[in-house]
Amino acid sequence: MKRGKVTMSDVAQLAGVSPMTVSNVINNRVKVSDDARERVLAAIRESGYQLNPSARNLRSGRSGVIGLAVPQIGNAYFGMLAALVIEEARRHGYHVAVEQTGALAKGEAAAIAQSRRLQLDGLILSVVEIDSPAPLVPTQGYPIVLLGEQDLAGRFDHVTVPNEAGTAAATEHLIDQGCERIAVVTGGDLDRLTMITRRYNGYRAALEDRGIEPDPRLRFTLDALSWEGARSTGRRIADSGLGVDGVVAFSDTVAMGVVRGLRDRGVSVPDDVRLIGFDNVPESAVFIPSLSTVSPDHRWKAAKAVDLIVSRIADPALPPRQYTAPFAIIRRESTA
Amino acid sequence: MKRGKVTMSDVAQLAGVSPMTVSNVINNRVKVSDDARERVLAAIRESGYQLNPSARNLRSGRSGVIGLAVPQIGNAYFGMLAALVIEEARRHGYHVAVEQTGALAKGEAAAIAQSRRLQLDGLILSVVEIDSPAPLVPTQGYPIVLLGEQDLAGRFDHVTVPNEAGTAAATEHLIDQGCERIAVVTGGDLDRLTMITRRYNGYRAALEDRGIEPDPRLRFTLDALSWEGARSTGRRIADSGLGVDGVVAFSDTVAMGVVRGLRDRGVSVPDDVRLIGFDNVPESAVFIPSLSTVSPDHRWKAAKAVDLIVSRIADPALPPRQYTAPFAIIRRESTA
DNA sequence: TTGTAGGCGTTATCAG
DNA sequence: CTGATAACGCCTACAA
Repeated sequence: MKRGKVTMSDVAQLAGVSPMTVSNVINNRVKVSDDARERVLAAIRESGYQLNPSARNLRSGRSGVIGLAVPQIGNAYFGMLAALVIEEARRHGYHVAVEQTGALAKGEAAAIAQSRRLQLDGLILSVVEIDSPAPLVPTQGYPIVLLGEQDLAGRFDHVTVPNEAGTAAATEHLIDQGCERIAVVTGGDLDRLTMITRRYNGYRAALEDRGIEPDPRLRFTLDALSWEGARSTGRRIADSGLGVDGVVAFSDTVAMGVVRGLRDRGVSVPDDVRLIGFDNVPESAVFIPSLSTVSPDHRWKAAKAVDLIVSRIADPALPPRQYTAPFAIIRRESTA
Repeated sequence: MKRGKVTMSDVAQLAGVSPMTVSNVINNRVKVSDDARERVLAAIRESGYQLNPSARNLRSGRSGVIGLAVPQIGNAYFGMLAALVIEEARRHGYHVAVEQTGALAKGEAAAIAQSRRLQLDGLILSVVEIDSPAPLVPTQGYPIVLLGEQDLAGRFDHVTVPNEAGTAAATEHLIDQGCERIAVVTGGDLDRLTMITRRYNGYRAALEDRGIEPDPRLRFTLDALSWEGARSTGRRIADSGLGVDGVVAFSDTVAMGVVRGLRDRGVSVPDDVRLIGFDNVPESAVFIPSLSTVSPDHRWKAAKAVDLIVSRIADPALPPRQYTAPFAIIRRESTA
């Protein structure tokens, strides 16, 4: 077990074969006789050989690094996502360079430029702002995988979450818990087919499916896209006099604000109103009350995104592929 | 402006010099005539040349990647720290590979092994658990920079935070705000010279400095190292009947729990009790009330840690160096 | 001050 | 199935 810099030639010599055969064994490229393979593997073990990535990268013309652009790595959700992507990328022998977009369309576009400039082999882009394919089209030819809510018309590799199905399941969960007057908290603009629209549609579909007539008054538009906005929306729900006994929020963050707003008015979750969120961010488990939520399989998402980027780097000509993550309803105190 | 793979030779040809001269210009190594330098720089601009890091790394025997091991990248504080380290490392041409230790001594040790296995050029280790040099000694020779509270007896490169001075300044801030019965919330064990002990010492020093006799009953030991533990400690403070009008908490996380515990008893921050934390984690600004806190200069820490690791990689024989970050008292609602 | 030769470790290619 | 050769792009050492 030598220290440090053992090369393929060393291994080859030890195994009594050529360096090429060692390379072939390591990459299971062409057929190698069982005999030779055995000897090479033994020599690798014995010598403690480690492939030198720089040499491989030089040969292959790649950098061995993929980019991951997220809005804010200081946000628990994206931190967790980054950790998962890093882990999955490592399985494929890639390092991950993390960029922050600041949740700005400009930042998202800049991440792409930056990624190319740094000679990263590809980019996993967690899109939240860019909502038309236009700014991404000039990047054709550079491997990009979209990870997020925006759809972008099927032109790119894309891993998304089960917006309709997840929210429908969440709504049904509330119905199963006995709720009859289920409010929904959405963003303002339901004209475009955004993530928010999709989630709203899931809510309606579930109600109709269960034979409940959707009451338009039960749709509450967020006062502002902030924690405070969610809080004041919670107060409005409490003040509405509509007999709300269940709330579907389009994200856990919004859900927490709503809980706070309800409590401002003395309305308790889950005693008076049951409430469910979406995303299963880490805080949801420790929030008081802990939040029931729609939990897309985050690890699955990360693994799929990495698979996609790796295969696209290998073959840029592949047609665009779209995947939707599996999900589960996580039952916690807020719908108990 | 060619696309893609422009090499040094291309630039050299364009500038009418040898590749070596281009290399020398890029690295400002030896003396290059102004004339040649001009022409090379022009050629670089014109061709859009980019250095190929894989080739350089192969030559230099390095990987161009440094490790950063933190307890939990999903934690906002460490997410922010990671972002800063990544940014600073990029200035030096390094990529960062993020590891998670799970805040386990075992994980911290594993990160070192992993870092070597992945052939990272060095490791910035955010230590929270390892508290003796022993487990780190076998790594002598591998470039490691410690970033965190543990001291480890001056054997390693180390960037730390102003534990005593920061807490003293926090305590003085409360005194300046008119507080006279200032409680301190600490961890249990003040025998070893841990971060918590240092912060407690800063509190006492400030009181004595201002001629206030420390009252031992005003030291509250955390019921448990958790949000809930901090919360119940807050309730104990409210129930103590000691006339507490100020609280120094040894971290922002603890501070938030204490605020909650005080409010459980109808005690308002800052109206009834003023309170200050330590760390300036991102949530502190959005917490209600927003938290006054001791804010070590996080960017400075990141920059210094990167400087240290880069210089140590360059010269492993350097003596160990220790730095303490500058800090500021951030005044927010909780001490208004 | 500038240039030439050679090699870092790996792998594509093609001959054996 | 295996191996010799060359090349990826850069930089150390030495020569001019």
